[in-house]
Amino acid sequence: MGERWWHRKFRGCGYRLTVPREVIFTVLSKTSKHLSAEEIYIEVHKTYPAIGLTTIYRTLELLVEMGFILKFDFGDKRARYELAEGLQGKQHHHHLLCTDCGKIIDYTDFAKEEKELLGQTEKGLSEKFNFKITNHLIQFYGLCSKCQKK
Amino acid sequence: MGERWWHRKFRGCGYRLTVPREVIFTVLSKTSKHLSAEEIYIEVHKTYPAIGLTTIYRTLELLVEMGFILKFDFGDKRARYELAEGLQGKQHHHHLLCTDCGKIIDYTDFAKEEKELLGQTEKGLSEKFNFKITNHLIQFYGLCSKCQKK
DNA sequence: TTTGATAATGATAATCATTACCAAAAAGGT
DNA sequence: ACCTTTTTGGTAATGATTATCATTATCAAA
Ligand SMILES: [Mn+2]
Ligand SMILES: [Mn+2]
Ligand SMILES: [Zn+2]
Ligand SMILES: [Zn+2]
Repeated sequence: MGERWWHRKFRGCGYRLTVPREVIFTVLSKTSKHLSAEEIYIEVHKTYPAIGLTTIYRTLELLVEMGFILKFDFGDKRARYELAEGLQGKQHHHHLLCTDCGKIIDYTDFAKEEKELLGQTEKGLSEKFNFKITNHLIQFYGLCSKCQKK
Repeated sequence: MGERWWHRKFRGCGYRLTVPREVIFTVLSKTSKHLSAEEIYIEVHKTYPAIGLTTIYRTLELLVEMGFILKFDFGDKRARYELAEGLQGKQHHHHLLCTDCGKIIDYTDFAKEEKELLGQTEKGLSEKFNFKITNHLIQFYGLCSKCQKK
């Protein structure tokens, strides 16, 4: 696990490299799911039972701040996290959420058309409202194939 | 205040018409802000100090369910509500959120281009993932004009 | 290597928005 | 006015996230 690539950025920001940070980052790196703090805690706990939930929260906040991971709210009352774009070949994407079973689908396919419209819209909004846009959130809600049959 | 138009729908659903419901609905009808449950409580409390916060929550839930109001999460840890589209000339719109001061801007201007892309995207996603899309959430984050100067 | 200043951790308590409970009050048909 | 059913409002409970703070780990310097 001794990868150096992100250790450097870490040290560069004056942060110490610790076991919990290494472990939590690794968990996020190896899943394609959108894990909550507690789910990460449970996973981490299997191998490192000494690491506490508080540390999970603190580390997640740090990783978000450093741009390693993204924090999402999918409406289920808890924050969920996933690796940021650029890492592990992750691409910028949006989400499709099943309001029945909670399934989350990543999609990047329509990024082309979307990106164009987004650019246009952001430009228009920036001008009209003198607003400096830095980020956007796009989510579609509905029923997944399984839940449509119920 | 004796408007009958929404009273009818209310009764039609088997719900009783009560003072709290009338008052809370009226508050939402008369503001263009995106109020939280507590803010609504405070407003209501000025004229009807006997109405409790629990009733505010319950009534808001009911109004959402009946389609009179919409519930939003703007990332400030509390739900915010506004009159649904169609009522009081409200149009379907999205939001521009200042991450510094919390300012919320409604915009409907770019609805045309957006609507087109949304339709396309929703269609594509529906087909590709066999997902029945019923709703969407689009928000832009950034700095408002005032906060850019700080 | 040891040391020492400082950052990080983890157990616990505190927050705070939202819900659950339940006895009392209000609504509306008779 | 009466009766049945809803609705209400005070209070306690919930549950995710944060704050506290004594203890431990990190890492640059000696
Ligand atoms: Mn994702
Ligand atoms: Mn709005
Ligand atoms: Zn589903
Ligand atoms: Zn601002």
